[in-house]
Amino acid sequence: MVTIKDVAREANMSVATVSRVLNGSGPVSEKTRRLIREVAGQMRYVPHSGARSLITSKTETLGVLLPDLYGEFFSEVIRGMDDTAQRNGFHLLISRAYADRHGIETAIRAMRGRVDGVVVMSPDLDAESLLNIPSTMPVVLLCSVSRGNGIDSLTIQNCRGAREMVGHLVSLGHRRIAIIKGSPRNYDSAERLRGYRIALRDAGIVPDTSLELAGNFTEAGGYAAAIELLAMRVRPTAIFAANDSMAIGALSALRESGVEVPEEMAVAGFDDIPLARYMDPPLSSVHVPICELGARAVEILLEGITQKNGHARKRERVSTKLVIRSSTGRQPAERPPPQTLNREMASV
Amino acid sequence: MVTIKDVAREANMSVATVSRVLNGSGPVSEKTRRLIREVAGQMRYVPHSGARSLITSKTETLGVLLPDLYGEFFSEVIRGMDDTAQRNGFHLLISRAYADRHGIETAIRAMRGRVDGVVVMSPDLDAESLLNIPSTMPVVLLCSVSRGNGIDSLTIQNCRGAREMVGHLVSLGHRRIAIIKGSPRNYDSAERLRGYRIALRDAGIVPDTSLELAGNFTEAGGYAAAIELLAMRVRPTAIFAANDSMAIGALSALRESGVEVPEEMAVAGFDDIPLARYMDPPLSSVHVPICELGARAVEILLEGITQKNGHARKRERVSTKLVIRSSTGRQPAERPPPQTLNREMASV
DNA sequence: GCCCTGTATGTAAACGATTACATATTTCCC
DNA sequence: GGGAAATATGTAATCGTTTACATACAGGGC
Repeated sequence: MVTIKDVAREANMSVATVSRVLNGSGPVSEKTRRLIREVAGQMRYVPHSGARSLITSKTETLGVLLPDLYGEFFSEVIRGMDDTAQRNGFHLLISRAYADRHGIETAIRAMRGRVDGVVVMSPDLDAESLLNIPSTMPVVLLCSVSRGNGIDSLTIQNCRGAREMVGHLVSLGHRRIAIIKGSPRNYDSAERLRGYRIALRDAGIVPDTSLELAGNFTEAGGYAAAIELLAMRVRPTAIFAANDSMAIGALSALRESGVEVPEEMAVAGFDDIPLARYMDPPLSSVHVPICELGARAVEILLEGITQKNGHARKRERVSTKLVIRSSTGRQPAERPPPQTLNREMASV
Repeated sequence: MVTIKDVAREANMSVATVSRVLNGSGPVSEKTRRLIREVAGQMRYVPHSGARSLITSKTETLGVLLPDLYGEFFSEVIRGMDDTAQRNGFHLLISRAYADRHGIETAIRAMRGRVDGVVVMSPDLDAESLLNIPSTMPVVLLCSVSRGNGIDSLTIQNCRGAREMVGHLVSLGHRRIAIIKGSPRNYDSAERLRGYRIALRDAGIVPDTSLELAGNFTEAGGYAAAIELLAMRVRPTAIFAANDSMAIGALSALRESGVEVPEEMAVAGFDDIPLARYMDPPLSSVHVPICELGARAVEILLEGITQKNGHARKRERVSTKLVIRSSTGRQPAERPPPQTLNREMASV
């Protein structure tokens, strides 16, 4: 590999001058500039970023720690992150890690010296466990919060979103509204449940804990919960699932039992995954702007990196949007024109 | 930040000894070993990977260059890569880049000194343009090949997959089979078209270029192409779309025109995206093992990195699998049990 | 007691860049 | 023309590691 020394020797200049030309720092005569550019180009010299970051102590790379995510969420959040990172001249070092305390700490250690900061997504973590994240570098928590130490965090407006959706069900006349909860110990899950309860309270509906069913964010979980609901003496008239996967599972169960949706039972989800609009009937959901979530996380992290001095601890939320389709009630059939059915699925 | 020097000073030892303890290299007395371990732990010392890789000239990081992919493909291919990379102690540096010559070269340059090798996915590139990728480090081409220089490549068995699917249509009695082609200048697209033609030739069907419609891998493209097919004097009886998105677009067009699928028109896609089984009717497709694609790409790259000496140039394909559902003909209704409808969509 | 061998440790030179400081050269004003 | 100021270039320290080589000390065979 050709180094800056090789270029210097070839051009009969010192490494300092070569460095100055290549970085546009310091004064260099026009003649030398041209010469060195020429030689460097000829020799196909490419600066060694590792060496550079050792001395500048900037890697221009951001670490991203993600749990084992599937599908759309993963790709969209990374898209948002990468866009923002690239626009600021940063790279992304991505690592999937077990979302437990040890996994995260190990992963962060492994990143020391390779990144300038990390976005950590650990939805299944207790706020407790995050207290001691080694704060040797800027960290932004995604979809969870940490109390105590001043770690920035960015979350979804889970509570508000859930509240709006349940409020919508109420406005349609529903009084017995069940919820299929998400994974226990999950931040998003807890917040969505909270929103559900607030909405009921707002409507003056007395809470009925038998309508709060356990779930785990999977279709199978939604299916099982729906079966359970159908077996109740007095069935609810609406189901709010804490995410779309469970709502889809519930829809399967209802269809198999011959229950009409939304006539006999309204169903709503959360996330607005692409599949939602393809369900039969199309699923009402709470839209989460995933791409923006990633983008904003990186923005916050970059702020933390550049203004490392006075940087007030941040806690932000990205806002959600209600998407009402037919699974919650009579709606003008949303029949998307094919041009916008879904974004291009590249190549394969 | 605490460095190895700090640890050495604190433990009253030389940096060399500290390094030996931490890396388990060279002989160290049991007493010193314990002492240094203790001190390092106490001081929360974490080695600086950047500095280490400067001297060892190993970064233990792999670059991944991807075009602007959406959804499942993106996440699955990265999952496969990350699994394999982690199992071998490597990290992933991911970058989305314009898939043109300049974009790729720039991105690869930017990675010099940060990675030990790169996986480049550039389906829309001419083989031509890839000839001059700076071979300063090991490269594996994903979903495209380069002739001439010895760059490893891993592709999908596009041709065989297409041939099998079209063969299946033939076996159902179809003789007028249309194809909606993928993006022009795309490798996968070209190979799938080739498979289609071979299958027709195998069946002794005279080719009819009016049945080869332009497409671009989008739903809108599939929709438009289907409209065109419906307007033909003699309609085909089956449509093979070069990917599922276009097949889905075509299904919309057919439904709007009141054409029965599969009775009046059979439809098949390629890729087997998760949506495929949710279509009405469920879409027959050619399954692509995306995760394995990523995993194998990393394996090949790692081989290229470790055995940099005698390393025969590799050209591999991952094999596809025919998935027949009802869009191509009477099938026992595939009604997946809810447990396996779809993989868990984590959290959000 | 001497030499040899082996074990334990230290010293210092890399790796490939950036940059403060020093030095050489030019410009230009009076 | 002399010196200050500005411009152009070079020297060498530095970042945080690893590692070849040197050194010190112990034990063992004679």
